[in-house]
Amino acid sequence: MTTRTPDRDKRAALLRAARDVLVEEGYHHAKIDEIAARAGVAKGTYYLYFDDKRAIFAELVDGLVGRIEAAIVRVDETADLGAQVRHNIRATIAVLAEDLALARLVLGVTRGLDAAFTDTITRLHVGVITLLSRTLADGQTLGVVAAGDTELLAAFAIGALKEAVLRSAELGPARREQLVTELAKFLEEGFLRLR
Amino acid sequence: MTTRTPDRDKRAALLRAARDVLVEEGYHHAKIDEIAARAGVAKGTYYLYFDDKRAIFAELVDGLVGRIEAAIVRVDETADLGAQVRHNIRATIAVLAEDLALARLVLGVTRGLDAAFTDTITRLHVGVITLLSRTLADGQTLGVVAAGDTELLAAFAIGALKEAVLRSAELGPARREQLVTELAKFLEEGFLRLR
Amino acid sequence: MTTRTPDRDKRAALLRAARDVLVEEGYHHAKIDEIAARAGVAKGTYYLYFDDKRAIFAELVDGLVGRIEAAIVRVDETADLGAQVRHNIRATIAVLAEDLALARLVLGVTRGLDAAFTDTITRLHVGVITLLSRTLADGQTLGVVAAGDTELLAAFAIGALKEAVLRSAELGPARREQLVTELAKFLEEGFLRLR
Amino acid sequence: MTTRTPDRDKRAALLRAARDVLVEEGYHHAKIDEIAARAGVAKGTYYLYFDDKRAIFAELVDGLVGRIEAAIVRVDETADLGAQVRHNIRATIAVLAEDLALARLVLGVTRGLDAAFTDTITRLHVGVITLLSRTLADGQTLGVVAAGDTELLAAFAIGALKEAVLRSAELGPARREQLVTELAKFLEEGFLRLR
DNA sequence: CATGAATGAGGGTTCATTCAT
DNA sequence: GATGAATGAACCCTCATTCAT
Repeated sequence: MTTRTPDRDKRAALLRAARDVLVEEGYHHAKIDEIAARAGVAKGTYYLYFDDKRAIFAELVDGLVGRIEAAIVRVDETADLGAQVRHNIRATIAVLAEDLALARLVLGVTRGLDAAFTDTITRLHVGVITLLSRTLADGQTLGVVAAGDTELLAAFAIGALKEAVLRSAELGPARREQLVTELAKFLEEGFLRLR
Repeated sequence: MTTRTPDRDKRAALLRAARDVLVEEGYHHAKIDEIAARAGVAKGTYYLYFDDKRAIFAELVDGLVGRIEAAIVRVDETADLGAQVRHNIRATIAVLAEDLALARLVLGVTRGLDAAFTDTITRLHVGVITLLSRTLADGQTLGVVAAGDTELLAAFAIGALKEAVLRSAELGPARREQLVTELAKFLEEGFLRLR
Repeated sequence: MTTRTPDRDKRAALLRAARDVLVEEGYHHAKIDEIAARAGVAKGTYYLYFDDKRAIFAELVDGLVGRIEAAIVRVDETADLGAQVRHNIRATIAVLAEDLALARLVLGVTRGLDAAFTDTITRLHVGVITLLSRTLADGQTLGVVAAGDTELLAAFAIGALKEAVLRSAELGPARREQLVTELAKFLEEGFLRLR
Repeated sequence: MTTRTPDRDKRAALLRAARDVLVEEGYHHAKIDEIAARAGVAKGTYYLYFDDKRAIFAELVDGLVGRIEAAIVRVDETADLGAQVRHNIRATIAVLAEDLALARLVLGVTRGLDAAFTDTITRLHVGVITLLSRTLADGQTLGVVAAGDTELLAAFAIGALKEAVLRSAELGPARREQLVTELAKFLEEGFLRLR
């Protein structure tokens, strides 16, 4: 090799540092200077690995989404559906729990504070909701999902999960399993017993 | 005695202008200059009515919360509980629908983009969740709420509502009623039918 | 008056400071900070009076061009033509001599160093050459200008004047009059005596 | 013994690339990165052949000057003087026409935009003017140049030529010959006919 | 009360230059 | 010699806040 090797480590270090700074300060108060410093590189080095400030945030978001996508299974209608639902909830929560602070950052950013992110984040949400919405439509055909507007149902499910994670002080195994159980139960039977 | 003092008008004009600018630009791109200009006052005048940039945003949030609080009824256990639940959902959605853009702004801002708001917004959420959580605990005593962690259940309910509103393209009367109906049904029986 | 008066003086001070800094440092090394400091105002104040860095330079150029335009007379064919030519040369040189350093800055900038200025400066040159070119064409009709490509002749005349000014160590009255005399003579009879 | 060393090739490639980039972007927007890339070498390699950014520009200027110097003949007073003058004008223009874009870049840069070049360029101009000025003084002794300040006359001649080349859209053979003819005529008899 | 000119800290981004490999 | 990753000084511009009038 004739030159210093391209440093995959540095990229990773920057991502890690960015996660920390972003979580601690929020996007607008996060300074490239600070990210670089924590990654142990000079400010200019940041720009060797990322085009601009927004890019590293987008990558963190994409990473989280990708990990969730990788973790959930496509529903197999011939197998135990309840188990699969619980598995997907569990898997999603597990991914979020891996880095709760980042999860909160990503889940908590929607439209409103910065037009720059509306795109990234909206795409994320629309994607997830659309995906789930279709799955629910399939479920209705199979008779395992109640009648109703699937987009709305998808929003209910996602919103319930998001808010629960967002409000969790921590997501250790016990808490996680509780969340899985209660959410699964909630999706199956609600919690109001008015009759 | 004079009629309405000019003050109240200017304050109101600033709030209205702020709402517009905030909705259009997001908090970080909203400029005091722009808010003042749209309110028809000088920039310095803003600071006669609000301490700083954050203050007007906080007031918008508080206003929304207050309107929701005013709209919902304390549950009367001797009356029709289902009707009251549906009423409260309906009333909440009605308030949010009054200014959907502002509602989305407020609902969509959680932690993450700006530490400055974490406080305001967190207080809001904690307040709502705590309130609902207590109500649910009461409900459990009355036997109208299923067993379970009431904070979690409260988060589920709030999250479902929030996400649904956040994703609604519009909230005309029809859509609103559909949301009320489906959410009420969802809270009562979930939507998964796995057995 | 209810507010601090808009400060025409500050604008003038900035222009003066910019002239100095530009002359001393050249456009690319001129710092807004420095211009503001010399004008005795804060950096931000600069942007109250000028849109960006380039704007103040453009204004200096425009000012010089305007002063030249104001100084030269439209040729009156019924009067003494030689006197008018000498007057226009003299007037132009007088304007340039008023601020020789600025004149050099402006005359010395053509294309090449910064695309941002190509426009401003090219427009200036094209304007002057076109104007002179037309005057020369009129002159040919009157029989006071030799046959030939008028654009080329205009470029010769302008170039001769520019280069002479650009190379002048100083332009005191004596030197100025010498320049006028010699240039007028040059335009009338050249300087090569080959026959 | 090897053939041309690789060095010479790289140096030449860098010079060629620099010319292109400089002409296209102007000095301040020309990036070493771009020059190196177009030359097909690494950025660091640039610094093996040139001390800094300015150096390659200086070399381009020197090259142009050298080619002009090589092209013009020392005046031989015993031969046809008019022919020699026309030859020198023709030869100079031919060199400039070889690379009109570079010629414009060099001719168009004087003082003003960047102090860094004032030296290089001033030296160039002073050199040329001094040389021509002496030649003109000789010419006065021989009686072939009119009386007058030779430095001024030299500036007139150089300026006329410079401006004409600077404004030429192209310098094909026909245009070139026209320029030679008209400039020679201009130097011999001016163009104003006021009597 | 009202104004809006003035302030200046703050930060994203660029790019010439260096130097370990 | 050649490379290109790393550096960090430099600088323009924004905008919340202040305060003299």
